[in-house]
Amino acid sequence: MKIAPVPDTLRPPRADIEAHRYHHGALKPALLAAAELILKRDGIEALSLRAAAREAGVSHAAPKNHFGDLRGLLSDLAAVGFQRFRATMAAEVVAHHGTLDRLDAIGIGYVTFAKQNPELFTLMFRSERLDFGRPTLKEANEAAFSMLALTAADGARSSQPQALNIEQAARIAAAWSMVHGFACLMLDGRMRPLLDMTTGRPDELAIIKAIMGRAKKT
Amino acid sequence: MKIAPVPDTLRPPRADIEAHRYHHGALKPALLAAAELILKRDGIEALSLRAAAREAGVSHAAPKNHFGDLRGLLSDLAAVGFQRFRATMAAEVVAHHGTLDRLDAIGIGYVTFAKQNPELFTLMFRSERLDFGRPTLKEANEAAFSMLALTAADGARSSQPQALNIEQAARIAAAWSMVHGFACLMLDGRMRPLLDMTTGRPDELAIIKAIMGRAKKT
DNA sequence: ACGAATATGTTTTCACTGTCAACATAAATT
DNA sequence: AATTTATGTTGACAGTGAAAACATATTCGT
Repeated sequence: MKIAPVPDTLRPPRADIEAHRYHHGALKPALLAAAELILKRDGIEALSLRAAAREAGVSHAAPKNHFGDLRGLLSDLAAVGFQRFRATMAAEVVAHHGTLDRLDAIGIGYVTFAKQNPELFTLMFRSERLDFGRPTLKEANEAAFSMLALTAADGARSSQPQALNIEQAARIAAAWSMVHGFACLMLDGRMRPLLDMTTGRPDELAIIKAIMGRAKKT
Repeated sequence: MKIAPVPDTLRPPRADIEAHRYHHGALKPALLAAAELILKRDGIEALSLRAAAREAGVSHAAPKNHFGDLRGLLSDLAAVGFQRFRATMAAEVVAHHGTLDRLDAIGIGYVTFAKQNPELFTLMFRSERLDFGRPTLKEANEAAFSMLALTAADGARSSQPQALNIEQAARIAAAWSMVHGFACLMLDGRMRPLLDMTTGRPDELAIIKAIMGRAKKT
């Protein structure tokens, strides 16, 4: 007697066979992972739609379904970066709770993330290649910076947040700029000469912490 | 009687005829000008070897003779930027001589250049697309930053410049980072929300000057 | 002044890319 | 069960960087 064949749909994936199923199942995260791998391994120059598709083992046009175009892929990858960025800053705030100003802890988280994810950090600020109108990126970006903004504005002690005087604005801009600029210059290798000519050969984090300490004495 | 024809070499270029001479004569600067035009008009995404050749009215492979590859073109264009960058900072130092700290004047020049040449400034720090080993870029880059470094180190008052303590290094890094980060965030449009919620609607230069003033009170 | 070497542009070709259209297959919905 | 929708594939096209082969000017040695 004949046994009805099990439809492919119900047949569980068999890793031993490694059969190429027509539908991947979770291609979007797989493509994002592939993209991040390429970004780290080969640099942003080599990160293309086709390269990500190759790395994930799918056809060259498959990414279009999930990201539309290259800008979409880069934007979603940057969104992953902003989520991780936010998590890193939040973790530093918790770690230094009570022992450090919240704003200083965020600054340390800022630079720590940049050092741990240099390629991703770089991508996140290559805005000419990103679409901040894209919901995923827009939300992740705002979530990350709202943390910073709220903390900085908290220092301004203003009940209505839409009114800052120039002194307060300058304070916020200076703090953010310093941390962001430090991260950029560090990733560009421009801090190295300075570190090398400093006694004790400190690393970048030591400098950032020294800067924070210096500011607190004021 | 026959008159010997004037050789093309001696014949002056005739603008009225606009004849396409096989040899352009000054193609390299023409290509750099074309490249800067494209950069400003269409953005860095659209700046390609072929686009620059088109804009200059020569064949698509002509730029290779002068720049080797795209990286070479971008590097030489960035070198032009660094020269202009240095000139802008120097001009601000002269303009505020006596009325402002030299380091503060340089900072204002830094941001002023970024605001006046946003696309160029951006290119100058897209280091993954540049070759800082290229002599033109290397020299222009070092000339620009030696100015900043000498001024900053001057504040350290050290007779042998290769020995800084961490306090001095932190001071230099903080000043440079702040100005650089401010320029980057400004060009990314990330300062705008802050400016808009500040009374008097200051522009970026006003904020930078406020920051400088704040620092001097210390 | 002349010929050879060199510098400067052009044309052709190739591999790679993003993007699109047409199609195939699986999944979801009704 | 049939239809619609979501997900991948294949094939095509134009644009790009790069290299090779070639053409034409310029420079330089004699």
